Amino acid sequence: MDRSFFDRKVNEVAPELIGVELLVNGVGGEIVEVEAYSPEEPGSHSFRGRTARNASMFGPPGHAYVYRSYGIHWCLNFVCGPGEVASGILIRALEPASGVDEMRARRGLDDVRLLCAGPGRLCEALGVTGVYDGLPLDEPPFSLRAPSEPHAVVVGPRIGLSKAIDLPWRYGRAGSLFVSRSFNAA
DNA sequence: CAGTGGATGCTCT
DNA sequence: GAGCATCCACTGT
Repeated sequence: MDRSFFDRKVNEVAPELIGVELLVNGVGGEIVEVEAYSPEEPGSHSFRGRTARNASMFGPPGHAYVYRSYGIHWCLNFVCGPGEVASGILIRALEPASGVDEMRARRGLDDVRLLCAGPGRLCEALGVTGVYDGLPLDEPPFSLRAPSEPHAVVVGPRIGLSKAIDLPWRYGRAGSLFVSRSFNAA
């Protein structure tokens, strides 16, 4: 999957990420949950302009934006466009498929359903840290592959925000048991 | 199950 | 000094 795939608006790209295979150094699985963020909306890190932390978000599409969350976890985003417009997509959950034992070891947990069900869990399972911030998505250690057939997508409000909580910018694979939270009752 | 609170570090006011 | 794009353990049903 070429980095030009991401050179479009977040809410166009985000639903198309559902079902995409994401591997980091060969470990990962199928994306089942994402959230869109864009600079004109106060839920986004880029809403208040460029800073040292969010610099990657202001860079070219098709690159990673990795930041630390609550002092403890890492979270992975894909920078989108069109052009350098400081928008991105948070990868929130995967259905584990490749390197499951390595993910279990990193997470210290057996239950496959909980290995990548949440942005912080996913980064721990895939070994994503701040050193990946700004790296292109179409080169190692990343590997992205589109699904053979598009999947049914469900939509809902984003999770864990105190601002812009009503925007339905969370996308998930319909019926997936590997999402971080159910999409019931918008 | 649902709800609560602590851990923990960095960014921005 | 406040506030997090989170997770886990613990409480009480």
